[in-house]
Amino acid sequence: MKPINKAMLKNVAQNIGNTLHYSLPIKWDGKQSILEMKEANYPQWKQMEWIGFYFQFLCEQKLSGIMQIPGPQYGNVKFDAYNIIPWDFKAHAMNTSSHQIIVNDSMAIANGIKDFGAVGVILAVGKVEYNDENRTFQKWHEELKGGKSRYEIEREKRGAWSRLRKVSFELKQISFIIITDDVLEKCGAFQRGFRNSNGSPRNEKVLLDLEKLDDEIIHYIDF
DNA sequence: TGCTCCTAATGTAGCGTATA
DNA sequence: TATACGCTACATTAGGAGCA
Repeated sequence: MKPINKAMLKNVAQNIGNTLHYSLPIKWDGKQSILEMKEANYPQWKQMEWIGFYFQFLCEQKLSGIMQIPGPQYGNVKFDAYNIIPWDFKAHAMNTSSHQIIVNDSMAIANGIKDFGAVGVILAVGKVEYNDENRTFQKWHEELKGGKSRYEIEREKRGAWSRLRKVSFELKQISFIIITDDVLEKCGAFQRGFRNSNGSPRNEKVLLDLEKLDDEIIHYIDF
């Protein structure tokens, strides 16, 4: 396994952090963000979890000069970016009961650690607003997409419930988390042996518990 | 001891794109 | 077209604390 140079990693994180600090918007409006992704022909603009994809979209725009985008690929799993180590961009709502975040496929992370000594997560944490009880935001998004998707039509046939959409996100902090073998031991795994929405089994993913992390957060910036 | 309530942990689902 | 995976929330379950 390749040894990691923590000081160098910290430098990289600070560099990325400075770029994001001065270029990222703090208030993300759902409609505006989705329109922005659509206009840029970003393929994920139709996704209901727009916050995660919008953060990725912004990082790809702002960090293309200082990171290699996308990062290395292991099998079908691709890291979002690379600079010394592979990095993944994540967005997490702070106003939820859970302090756990689901990262990439376990095998891909283990391979990344083996090849580069560690893998990193750039985590945007913020306050989310859900006040879409009337589903106006959902209806707007559905119209923009050109009507109901096949998946949604099938869901209605099954009588399954539809998730509440998030309408806005207020960025509060960005943390830089380093995952090594020790972290994998400390944290659990997610979706071990579970199934996809189509019934096929899912590969195991790494689950990070923010409350168990300390030394692993090498840098953070507040907004 | 048994019940209730609260919190944390775990398991499942929703919804989409990419790719073979 | 089927399958795999990315993104995450939320329902359910388990376990601990407090009280009668």
